[in-house]
Amino acid sequence: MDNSRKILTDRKVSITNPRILVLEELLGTKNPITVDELLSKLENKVAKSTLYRVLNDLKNINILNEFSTPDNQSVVELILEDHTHHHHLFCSDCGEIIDVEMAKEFENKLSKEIKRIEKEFNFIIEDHRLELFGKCTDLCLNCK
Amino acid sequence: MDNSRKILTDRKVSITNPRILVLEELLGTKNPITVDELLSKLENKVAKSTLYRVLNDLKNINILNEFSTPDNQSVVELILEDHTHHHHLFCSDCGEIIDVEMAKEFENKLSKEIKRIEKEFNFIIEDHRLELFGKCTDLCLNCK
DNA sequence: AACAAAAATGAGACTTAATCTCATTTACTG
DNA sequence: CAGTAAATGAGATTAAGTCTCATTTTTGTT
Ligand SMILES: [Mn+2]
Ligand SMILES: [Mn+2]
Ligand SMILES: [Zn+2]
Ligand SMILES: [Zn+2]
Repeated sequence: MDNSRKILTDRKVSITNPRILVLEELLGTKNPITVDELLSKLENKVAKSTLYRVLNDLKNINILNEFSTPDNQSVVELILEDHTHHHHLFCSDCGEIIDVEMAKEFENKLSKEIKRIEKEFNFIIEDHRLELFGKCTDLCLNCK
Repeated sequence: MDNSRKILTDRKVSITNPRILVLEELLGTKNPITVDELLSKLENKVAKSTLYRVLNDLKNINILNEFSTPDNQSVVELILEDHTHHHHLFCSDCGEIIDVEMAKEFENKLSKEIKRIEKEFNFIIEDHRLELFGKCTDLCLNCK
């Protein structure tokens, strides 16, 4: 049984063609992908309404992370077991989005600071997101 | 000369009624405000198309920060001289958005970690954004 | 394998935040 | 107080995302 089917059965979600196609696509891209790109890659294979429904299904079983680019393009990425907590780096030249793991020590400091803020504002903080904006240098393949 | 007029003249932007009205509204709210809220507060005073144009003008003179809520509502806030670098805390119960200043020491650690990442990914990082998601506790006026 | 019930899909209508157009109004300059 | 450039209002337009509903697919049961 191949990867995408297993992902679905493991989570007791029925196996359908659109779900497999979307999963294959997401498994096939190393970096996060915009929903727009996903739409055009699956054009004529999965209906737009179905794509959005499938993405929603994947969110419901907690294997899809969704966020936005600085210019509000919707972006998705699979989060499977091997995909640990990380953040994102956005290039404003080529639009590339890169997964970034911060140093363990830094994440510890962040956790502590978050605890402080929970007290200061009487909040329960459940999640955080750190986004880095900039430009890749001349080594970037996309930017040339 | 009142505050909002001064903001415009200082930046060599012509003084118009819509610009003054939008600025007054933004100056009058302590926390960031959704564009939707702004629209309804200025209903019948500023046309929708004009509101978006004015917000764009304010961005161009670098006194407006725009970001999105976790559910993709567009949010704006003035950033004047007194408004230092900070981050945001979102309550998923009442929708409140709160300005948060992280401890100086933490921001220093973050800067260092960012420098490390610049090298690792051969990037020039120009900006960052840290968002905290959670719930305000029973002390929250909005949540009751 | 055939069947029935439940679930998912495709096609396209619909919603709505944001942008665009263009005729009219307003702001600045001398 | 012109004359010119800039800004505005009203409404059309665009497009990401949602919704509807008739048809198809999946899955569990004989
Ligand atoms: Mn990622
Ligand atoms: Mn703020
Ligand atoms: Zn780049
Ligand atoms: Zn709250």
